[in-house]
Amino acid sequence: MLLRRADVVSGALDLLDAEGLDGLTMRRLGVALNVQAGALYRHFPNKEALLDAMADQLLEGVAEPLPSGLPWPDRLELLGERLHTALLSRRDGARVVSGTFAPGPRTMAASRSAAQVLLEAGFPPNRAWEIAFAGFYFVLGHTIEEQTQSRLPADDDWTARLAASGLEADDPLAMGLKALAAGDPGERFSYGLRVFISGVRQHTPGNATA
Amino acid sequence: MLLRRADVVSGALDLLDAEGLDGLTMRRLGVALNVQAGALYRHFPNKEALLDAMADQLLEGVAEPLPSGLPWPDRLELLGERLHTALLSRRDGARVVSGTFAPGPRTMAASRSAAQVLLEAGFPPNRAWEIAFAGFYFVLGHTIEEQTQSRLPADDDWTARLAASGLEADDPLAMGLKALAAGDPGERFSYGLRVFISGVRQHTPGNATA
DNA sequence: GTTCACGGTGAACGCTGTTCACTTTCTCTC
DNA sequence: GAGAGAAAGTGAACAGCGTTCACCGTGAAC
Repeated sequence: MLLRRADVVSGALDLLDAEGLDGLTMRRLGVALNVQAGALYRHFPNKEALLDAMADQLLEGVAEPLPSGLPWPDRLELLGERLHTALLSRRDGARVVSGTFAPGPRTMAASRSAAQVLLEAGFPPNRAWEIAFAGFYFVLGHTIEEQTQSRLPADDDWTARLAASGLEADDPLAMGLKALAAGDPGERFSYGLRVFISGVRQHTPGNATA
Repeated sequence: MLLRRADVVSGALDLLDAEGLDGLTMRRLGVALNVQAGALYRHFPNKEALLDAMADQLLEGVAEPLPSGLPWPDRLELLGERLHTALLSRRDGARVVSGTFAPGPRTMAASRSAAQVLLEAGFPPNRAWEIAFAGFYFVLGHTIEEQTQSRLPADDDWTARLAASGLEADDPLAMGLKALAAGDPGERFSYGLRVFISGVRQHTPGNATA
């Protein structure tokens, strides 16, 4: 039963879900696929290339056509939510995509979708790309954090760390941090995304308020 | 001449500058400090703890008191620029900070400064933290990209990749991407930061436009 | 039915982070 | 100043990593 490139990627994604990024080694992937580790190098020149392919696979669907008739800020928001969902679909998905060296076709397509929306909104092409990337960074950073937190010790030592930095437990900031940790990460993400998009709308060329 | 904790951190940061994050190994650090690799474990329980300490050292000065009399959006912008500068001060600095597992005192102080500014701007404490973190993600993501690009092959294959995704070379988007790559990364960063802060200002509680 | 490229084997290489019993060096106290 | 005890360093080892290589099967195509 010979393997193909796509089988390796799909097996690697399953192993990622099971073991996490740190547990994803070529030898373990070999075991999962009933193959020696060296055989994987018939399909990918190195591990990095495999991770790039995994990242690209992860972003499948993000660049699907957007519903027409939606105002551009809403289309941007939809793209952000799609990306967020895609990254969350596999354990450590955000870290995998974040480590990508050479962006694959799906990654390019996703970025391009966002840039296209911004272009239609009136931004000059370079600004369109720039804002698209900035949004990408935000989503990636937020999701990495989200996926990291879930593997932290249950009792958050944030408060301890805050105390060490000279913050009383009844300080509004300390309580805010506690409330933040207790809240729904998905809601936090959406809020942050909307804040960012507000800023983008504010900077639309021709907007006098900017 | 025995080493202290701070000597190890400082030596590690110098080695980071010289070799980059991938070249920073315990053995090489040992050579740089005229010491066996095992000796480093008298100062840090593992490499991760050392990297955490390096990250924290990197953020020295970011949380310095802000000039009084500055409107809060400007104070936020100043914090973002300070963070950006601090991350750029060492090779792969952003990657080091990004990989931090346990935030150190300086990291906490920096986040807290931003949250404090937002609290004074009228945001509830949990939103203040959330926006502070979101801004942190943006700066981190942007700077990682910035520091990665500088080690890419000189001839950008972005255009090739775009072509592969079915984009003509004379497409406005393709030209925008080229313009973006040719532009000043520092200026791009500042623009992105201002876009984000516009969004924050827009979401100030009591702002009717939000 | 032979060919030959593609996929897989199994062992090895050099490197990594980390550990451990032991020795050296510093520093503090009497 | 002398001795005790903590702090720092040694050097070899361990297990695991990504990767390579000469060799061997298999499978589909002419």
